[in-house]
Amino acid sequence: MRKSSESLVDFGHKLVSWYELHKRPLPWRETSDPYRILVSETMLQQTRVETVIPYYHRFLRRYPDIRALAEADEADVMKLWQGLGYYSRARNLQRAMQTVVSDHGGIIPQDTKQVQALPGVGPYTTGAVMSIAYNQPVAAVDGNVLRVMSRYLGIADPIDDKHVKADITNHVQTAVEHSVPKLFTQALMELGATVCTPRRPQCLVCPVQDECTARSTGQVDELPRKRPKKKRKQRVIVALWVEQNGELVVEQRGSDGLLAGMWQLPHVELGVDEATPQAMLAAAESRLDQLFPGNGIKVANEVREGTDGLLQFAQIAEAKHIFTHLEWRVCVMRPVGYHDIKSGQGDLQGAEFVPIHDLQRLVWPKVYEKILHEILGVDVATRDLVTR
DNA sequence: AATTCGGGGAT
DNA sequence: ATCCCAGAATT
Repeated sequence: MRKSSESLVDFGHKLVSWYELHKRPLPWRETSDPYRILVSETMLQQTRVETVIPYYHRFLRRYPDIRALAEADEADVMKLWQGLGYYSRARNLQRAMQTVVSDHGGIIPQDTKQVQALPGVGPYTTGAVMSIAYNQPVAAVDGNVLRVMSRYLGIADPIDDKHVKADITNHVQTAVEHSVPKLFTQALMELGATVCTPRRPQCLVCPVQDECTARSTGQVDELPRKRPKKKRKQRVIVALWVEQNGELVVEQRGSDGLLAGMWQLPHVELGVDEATPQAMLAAAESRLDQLFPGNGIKVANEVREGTDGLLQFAQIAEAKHIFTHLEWRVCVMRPVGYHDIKSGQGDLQGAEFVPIHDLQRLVWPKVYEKILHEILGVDVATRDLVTR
């Protein structure tokens, strides 16, 4: 369904009038600082407002301006991002601010192409920064906007489709050009967040209900349409708990991919169908033997073996963790009766003993937050020690 | 175009 | 369980 340019102008005016009466008081609406706008938009990518708010305050208290973030230690930035997810956002945001300092005189550029060239800044965030921070007419199309516009325009094709997104972007661009960009962009998203919601939209209080195509054709509950998504893979993580003299063996993940650079227990990853109890014990023993090759653990007097000749382990914790495209069942195994594992140790393959009291200095995925809290009673989300 | 990146809240 | 959130980068 097409809408004329004139009707889109009217659409914008109605949204802005509604917005000024009904907008929620949000922290990033109290500032016009482009840096703060960019921080909020980065945190808000695929993340709910309520989740972001405490992170937003902590982050800006620590890094109140561009230069502070640009000059910060990356591990400190990551620690402040811990728990928020999509961690490449944090690294990209810091790199972006370093670029702003080195290439743009310490000021976030007002040029659309220069903004979108910053790492971690895509089409949506570009539109958001240009319109909200600089009041420039650049369309910002996020999930809210796709939903609102697919209903308003009556678009039945899946919003995942590139052409649909381009079509919607064109309509939004026309509207923002004839409105007050900083208000229109937020108004459109606010409508999606509070009125034109995914389920049970509040059409009766919608400021554009009379012009909404889906409303007139009774399709509100069927739009937007999306392509079906494939189901998650399941993995079993057999993780090792090796604690000695108040220290724990931990390791850092690689610099690419899932949970890049974060810390974890040494482990073996198994497919869910191959994770039989015997296979899990064998995996644990194998990984332990890699960390402490040959000498150590198997010949120690205190080690007990099961009747099958395999090393005995006790499962001391289990946690399920669901990612968007992956599901982990993490089983933490402690070798039974080991003795003096640190002496005669060989190559730990990058793993290391870290004092329990220092664990909270490291950056941990949520699932290990849960595990460490369960086993040790420490809260590694912050730098405060809880109980023991 | 499809996949990979976290985590949580609502239903 | 399923959806989806103020998406971007990679393949």
